[in-house]
Amino acid sequence: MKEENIPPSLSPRGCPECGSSRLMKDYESAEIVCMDCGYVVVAQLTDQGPEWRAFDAEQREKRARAGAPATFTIHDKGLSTTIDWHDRDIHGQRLPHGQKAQIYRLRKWQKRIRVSDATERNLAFALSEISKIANNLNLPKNILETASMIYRKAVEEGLIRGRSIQGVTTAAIYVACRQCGVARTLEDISQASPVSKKEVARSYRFLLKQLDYFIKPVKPGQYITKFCNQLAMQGKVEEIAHKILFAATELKLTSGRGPTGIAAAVSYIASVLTGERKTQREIAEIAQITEVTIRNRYKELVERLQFTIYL
DNA sequence: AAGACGAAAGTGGTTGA
DNA sequence: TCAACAACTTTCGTCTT
Repeated sequence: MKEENIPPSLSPRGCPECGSSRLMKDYESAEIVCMDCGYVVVAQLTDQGPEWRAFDAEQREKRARAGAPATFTIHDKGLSTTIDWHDRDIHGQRLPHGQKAQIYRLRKWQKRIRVSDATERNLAFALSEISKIANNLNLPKNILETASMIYRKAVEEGLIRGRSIQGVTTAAIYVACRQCGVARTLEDISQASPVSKKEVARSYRFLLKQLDYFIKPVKPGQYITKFCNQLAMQGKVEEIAHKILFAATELKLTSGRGPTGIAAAVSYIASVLTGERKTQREIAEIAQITEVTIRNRYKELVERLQFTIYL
């Protein structure tokens, strides 16, 4: 018998008989009992814990039977059975000859069944495609999951027919990046896939429209972090860049301008202010814009802001 | 000599009739 | 479907460090 705090759903206001709040959960008899008058508050209690006991972390690990979490990146969500290729039984002994052949046939059919019809094949191909691109770009796992989910949704709505799988997969990754606030340009993403930027943009707009997604425009701040990292600049530079951006936003100098251009100009100014000077060309190259654009933004900012305050 | 600056013409995509 | 449009790019000559 052990005493535990009772969830409120089970014991509304203590004991209905004597009003005492001292209740006890008794898993042996599956009841909640009042400790003062002995009234049985709840009978037929369900034990929500595991039926086994573990005395340390290792045992808990060993006895838990839940598997890997379901994932959207495998076409059957990772829930199907895989027969391994070791040809050994549960004790690690080699299988006798006859059974080996049987297991071989089972394995073959298991593989065939896993990807059964055309939709499944499409999905399996697309999801492996998404993984490839996400790996190319070193994207975090949540982007991969999100993109896979978006693609699934597109398949469910029948949006794939008549357009290329690769176009839609690449677009799905772009949508995922935008949703999760990961700063990647269309350019970045189309370079890591066999699809042209134009095609990705088209599929992207299509997905947004059909799936009713609303995505906020990218903020320049997201790119500042990226640029400063790629330029190997100190945290101080990034900090100042963000401050300048904040001031520029207040003065409405950022609206209607490309976010990469703003971020690049702000990073440039910050690099000059801190003495960790980078050339316009260096930054332009990383930001995938021209020096001229940096100069134009830079000029607008210098005209309206006073920079001495940031140092 | 490299980098910064700026003028002028060109480009690709969006918007609204 | 087409022209107008804004943002950005390309190109190139000049100035600055």
